[in-house]
Amino acid sequence: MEQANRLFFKLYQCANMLHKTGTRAVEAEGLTTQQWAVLGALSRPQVERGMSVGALAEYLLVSRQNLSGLLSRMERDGHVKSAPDGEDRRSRLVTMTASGRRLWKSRALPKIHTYYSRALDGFSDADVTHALHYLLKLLENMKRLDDGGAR
Amino acid sequence: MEQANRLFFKLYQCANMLHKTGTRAVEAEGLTTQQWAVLGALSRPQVERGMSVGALAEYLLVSRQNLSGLLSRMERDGHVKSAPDGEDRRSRLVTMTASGRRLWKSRALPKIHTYYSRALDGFSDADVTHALHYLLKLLENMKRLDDGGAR
DNA sequence: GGGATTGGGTCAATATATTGACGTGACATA
DNA sequence: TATGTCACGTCAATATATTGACCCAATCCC
Repeated sequence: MEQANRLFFKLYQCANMLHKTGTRAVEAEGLTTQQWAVLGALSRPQVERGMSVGALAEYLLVSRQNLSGLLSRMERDGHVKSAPDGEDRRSRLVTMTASGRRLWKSRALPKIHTYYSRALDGFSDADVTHALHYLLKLLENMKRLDDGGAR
Repeated sequence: MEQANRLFFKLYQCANMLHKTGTRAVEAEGLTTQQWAVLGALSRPQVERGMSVGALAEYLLVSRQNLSGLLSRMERDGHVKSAPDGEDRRSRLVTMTASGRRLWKSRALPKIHTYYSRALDGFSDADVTHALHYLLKLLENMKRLDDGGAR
């Protein structure tokens, strides 16, 4: 139980440091870790036409209201735009703008890769895979807790 | 590199879910995960006389200004109090109140332990230790990044 | 067609989090 | 003693995050 306590405390500290150091890594681009997560989601090859707000919120595991504010700041900064979906006119599809895509690929991604290699200094490929596995498992459990509480 | 990206994305998701599900676990006590971290820090046996604001901020890895707000909300709710340190009168020592200690031990801790066991469902003791090890290592790297950026 | 659901915008309250800046009193040292 | 440093409180701006509530339009389903 003491180990469990330490684990969650370290997770709490890691979360804060991720936002602090991660945001610092891309602050010259005017981005934050959250915005970087959004751009990362939208830049995936399987996302051709864009993502609806609901799908994006579900993917990032954040609330719709939170994402709404995030997206409006990113729209204000010209990184993303949203347009009504032709197929389901309730939906608005969020996509990266040309300048957002340029910023992401040419300026943000290189810095993010540098950040990854520094933050994972001393991690072997196997270490990364194992750590990822534990986080995935933990996340599954917490998702289940979340669903259970909502019932 | 793709694995690294997934790792940090899962860390980001885990952080959000930790606050969401963790706060829900103790919301009946009027606590949040952050306040639970503060109470956890103050309840350690080696903290006899209390902790100064600076030491607490350093321990939790949060900014002084953030902690200040957190502490004033907790003081408002009667969970902690702060008094000038006799030895260094610049310092104010933060301690748990009697009611805060009661709340922590009799109501919060049991719920937190239930939360731990649910969130770690399927984790062996060795899994917890390994996961903790990775988070510790990651945290060290991010701390170094943080110091480096401040120079 | 009509009722229920879905997707989303919005307002509000609240709590976390950062950085930067300024002031004040206490302490340490040259 | 004078200077500098330290611990803290505070104000401000900004960005994230939650929940709950309400509304509207589009879609789905019976």
